Amino acid sequence: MPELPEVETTVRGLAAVLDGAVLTHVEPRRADLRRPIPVDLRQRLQGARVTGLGRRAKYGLIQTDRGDALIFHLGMSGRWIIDPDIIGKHGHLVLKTDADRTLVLDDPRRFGSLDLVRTEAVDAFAPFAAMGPEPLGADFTAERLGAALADRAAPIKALLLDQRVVAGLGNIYVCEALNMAGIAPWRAGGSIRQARLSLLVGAIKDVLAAAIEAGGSTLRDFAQPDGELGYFYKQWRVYGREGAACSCGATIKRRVDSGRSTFYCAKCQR
DNA sequence: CCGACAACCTGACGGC
DNA sequence: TGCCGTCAGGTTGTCG
Repeated sequence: MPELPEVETTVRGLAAVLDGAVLTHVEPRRADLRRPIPVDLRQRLQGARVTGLGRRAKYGLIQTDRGDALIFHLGMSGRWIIDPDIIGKHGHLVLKTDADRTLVLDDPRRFGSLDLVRTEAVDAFAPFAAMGPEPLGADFTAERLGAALADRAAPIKALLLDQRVVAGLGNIYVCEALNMAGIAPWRAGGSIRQARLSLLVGAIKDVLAAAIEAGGSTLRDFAQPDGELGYFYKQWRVYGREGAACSCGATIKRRVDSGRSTFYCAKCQR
């Protein structure tokens, strides 16, 4: 589920419960997700105070007063549940706070990850080191995107999913942004002119901001005892809408590239 | 260097 | 009801 807006929404929801709290109980419930969970996780986090939360691309960061950052990735199926009635069989990390709140990282497919990094070494954390700009950041511009795409023959969709080009886009928002900008997903990245790239950059920022806003509207759900997150924002123009009508009247199509579905309107996107 | 593809997992859903 | 195939929002390593 989680792309950048879902991670941002999650981090905001976690902040409401965790920021400033002391972690009175830290309990990893298995040794690995996608890769091993740090063996000293409990030792380094239990008793620490959370000093802040953040996000980089699709990763969330929980900072502590001991100088550690717990970096989580939700993979395909991960989510944080607040104050659950029961901890399910896929609840892989349990945190409790001095305000008697419980947080559970639940991830059935276990494509997610947990890492513990010293705060000063976060930028050197391997997944971050080669990342491109944050799509919502001021330094993600048409000029910078154009430089990254210059002479690239690969399809624009594949390039936008490459975290080195821009960090945090996933399949849904790439499909949506390409539709908004009127660009066919299979166009060679280097063939797209600057004016069109400006539209694309604007579309990326707009769709992400709108999704975060929609997630924000369900933040109260995040904190409810049932713990269900406010994911599943489904105001998509093309994603998941194969066979439905585009706003132009044409039929939305689906194709598969490198094993992943692409949704598009052949009339609007060229 | 580049791009296609498999692998990592479980769960949900549709067809029979 | 149950079995089977298909699909899922991500990342990483391998191979050509």
